[in-house]
Amino acid sequence: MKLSKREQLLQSALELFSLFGYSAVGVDAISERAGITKKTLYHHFHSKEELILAVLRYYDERHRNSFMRSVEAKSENPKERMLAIFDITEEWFNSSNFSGCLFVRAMGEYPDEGSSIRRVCQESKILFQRYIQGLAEKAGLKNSSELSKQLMLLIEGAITLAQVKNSPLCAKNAKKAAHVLIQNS
Amino acid sequence: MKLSKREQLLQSALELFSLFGYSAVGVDAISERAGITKKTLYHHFHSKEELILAVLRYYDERHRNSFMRSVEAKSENPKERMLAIFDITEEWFNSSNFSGCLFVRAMGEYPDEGSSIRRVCQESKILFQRYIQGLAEKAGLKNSSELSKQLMLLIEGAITLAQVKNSPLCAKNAKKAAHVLIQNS
DNA sequence: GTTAAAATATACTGAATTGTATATATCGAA
DNA sequence: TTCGATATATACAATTCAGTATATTTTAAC
Repeated sequence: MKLSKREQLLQSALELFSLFGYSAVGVDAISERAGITKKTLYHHFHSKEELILAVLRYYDERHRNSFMRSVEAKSENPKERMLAIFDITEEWFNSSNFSGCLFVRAMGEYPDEGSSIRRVCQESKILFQRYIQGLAEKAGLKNSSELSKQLMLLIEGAITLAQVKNSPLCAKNAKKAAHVLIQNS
Repeated sequence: MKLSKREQLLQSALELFSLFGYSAVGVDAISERAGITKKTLYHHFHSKEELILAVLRYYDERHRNSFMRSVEAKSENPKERMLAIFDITEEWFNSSNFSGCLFVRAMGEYPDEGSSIRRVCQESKILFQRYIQGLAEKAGLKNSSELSKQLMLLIEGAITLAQVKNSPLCAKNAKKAAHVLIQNS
């Protein structure tokens, strides 16, 4: 099935932003990569910022959903699923297109206090934390809120350090730490 | 004591990069803020990239040193110092000029594989991890290497989430998790 | 098949940005 | 005092980039 022009643009933009950063990539480069005229790009997205936002939303949905599906394919048990999160994280780190968290990178480039980019980024992190908390509740763990926030710390730290040190093994260490935290909760 | 021109430039650049990001800030803005001619700027730094590198090195030394001094002022005991790290981290989050990790943000904007920016960033993280590992060894903990890496995960995660969610309290959660990990090691 | 929307091709505007050029002034040290 | 390095003031060159303009063609629904 063929992608719509809009989706082709989103995908090309996603690839380029991921490779080079947001301000480093011009709209000309995006439209060229997509094989779509700049005029058409501006027909779908009224500004570069709007395009960036759309890319983040597009990526958020797809990535988080596929992530959760992968986790759920690993086990039926909620507690095991909590640990499986770190296995999937490691797979993500090992994928060729891993380049850190696209949301955090966007916020780093556009740190404006009330910016929409910040909101989208916050929203994505909140949704993921809720997912972990849901698993913790199903696992019958009492302080699910605190625990899920702590696991988030490990995951975010692993993302950063995997990017900086170029070492996907961070995920393994995070998993070990998570195991201890879960046992103690 | 008066700062050298070079240092004035570094400081102005640091403030602006921290507020707006790297590519969003032009050399004109930096020289203007420092009250120093652009020609003079280019006398001290041969390119913008060189300036960014110098800013990162300048910041790295000052920030990491002042951080460690603050930690050491909190306690004499190595194990207590390991926990004090998270208190100082929280103070950092609460400071008005906190805007995430400047190294990670730089790497996000200039993700080039072999770039000097990446090297400086890696170096800084490694030095900090060694500091934690040193404390863990002095505290007589056996698996100091693994533990220090796990504490790094918590710290980096806290930095990211404090920035994203605008909530310095992340540090408190990280400290609790750190406490559990230290106890279990 | 007609028609309106969507897409192309291509050129252009205006602003911003990195880095340089030139001519002049300040200032510390030999 | 003089000389060389550092700094200023200001203008300029060369690109790059976001976004627009115009005229033409394709597509898809009615």
